[in-house]
Amino acid sequence: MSESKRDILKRKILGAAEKRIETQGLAALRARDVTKDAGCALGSLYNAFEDLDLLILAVNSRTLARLHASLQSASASQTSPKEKLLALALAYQDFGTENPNLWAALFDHRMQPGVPVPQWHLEEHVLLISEVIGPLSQLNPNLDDDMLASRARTVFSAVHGIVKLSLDGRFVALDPDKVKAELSEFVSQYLRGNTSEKKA
Amino acid sequence: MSESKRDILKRKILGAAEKRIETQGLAALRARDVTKDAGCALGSLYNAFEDLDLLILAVNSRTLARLHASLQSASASQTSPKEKLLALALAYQDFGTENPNLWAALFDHRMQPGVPVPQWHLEEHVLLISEVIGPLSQLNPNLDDDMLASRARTVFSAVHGIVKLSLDGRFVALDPDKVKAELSEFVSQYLRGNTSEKKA
DNA sequence: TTTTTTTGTTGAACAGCGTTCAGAATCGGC
DNA sequence: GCCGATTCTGAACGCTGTTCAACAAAAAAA
Repeated sequence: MSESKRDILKRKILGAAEKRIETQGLAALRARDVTKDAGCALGSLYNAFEDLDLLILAVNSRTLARLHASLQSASASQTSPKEKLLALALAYQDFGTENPNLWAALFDHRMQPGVPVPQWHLEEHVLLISEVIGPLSQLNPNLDDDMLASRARTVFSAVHGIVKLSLDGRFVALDPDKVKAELSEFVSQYLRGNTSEKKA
Repeated sequence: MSESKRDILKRKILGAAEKRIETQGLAALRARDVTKDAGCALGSLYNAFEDLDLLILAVNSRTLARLHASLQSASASQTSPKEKLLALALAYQDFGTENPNLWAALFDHRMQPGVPVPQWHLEEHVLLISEVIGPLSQLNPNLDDDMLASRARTVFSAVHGIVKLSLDGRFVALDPDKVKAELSEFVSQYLRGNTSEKKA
């Protein structure tokens, strides 16, 4: 049993696409390059995947799983909720810095016009946010689930923006260590204002 | 004198491209559509602009000017630095919500591989951040210029991330009013932790 | 004005892209 | 070993941004 030939080819194509995106970036991904790397014909790609978009989604799915694992690990290494949130932010930046092209593909990819992102993939994105919910609910026990979800999305988005714009080099490319320091300071400042405690 | 025929055509092409991006989005922009709308031949586009990328940059340049004006107006309408920063964030979200395609084009566009974004256009982006620096320096008189610039970039990026991910609908599309409320609350929380004041 | 030179415009042609599909090759059950 | 079903293959299609030789218009020179 183990693995059908069909699945083997699918994995080879997936691996080739992942390597291409990792090394050259999503924008440089070509169906012909991927199938050449995978050692199969051009048409076989469309046998294994519906189209290029779905192949990219499969790569992004793998990246999201790795990213999620990194975040879980970072969060688990801390005890207090504030430390967890700070560790999550830094782990997010670490992952983006060390996997710039794969990470960028998560957010740069767009489906063909009119085609929605499949539900299962949206849910994989939402999983990331769920990591934020735990520590955040400890800090804000009064918030109901809806508010908590919104808040988590907002906090995640803010950290994401800081990492994304710095990695895109939109406003002059930045030394990752400086970004890390800024991110640290920013999250700390936010957390200082987040709860009613007034620790100096 | 007024305007040479060459410049008139350039403006017609620019206007056509802007309308296309505004209505259909950057990804749907086609050289043939633009020149048809502008009433000229395909090749004329490359007479007026170096290539499609430079045409898009020209559109983005106009969008940035409008966005910058909106931010300036929002900031000027407030007196205290914290109010200014809050107004800037909300104005940023307003602009993105009311010009989704043009605003998205500012950050979704990528140059051809190997070609850097021209300096003059990078500086137009940096101008946006300068709006944040004023109020921020009032809140943190102790920060030197470098730190201040970094901090402003960070704050801007955080707000940008919140607006961008909500408009992209990455994690379930959101009611703009809810985003606005979340953004408001988030910025307020950050500002509460930003200075040494401890107002309840 | 007439001639010459320069400049601007045009759209057919080109290379590269994602995607399709008829035919060849392969597989699985008998 | 046979045969229907499945998979694989790569030439071909339609669309893309970009180029460029031919043409037209304007400017300069006569």
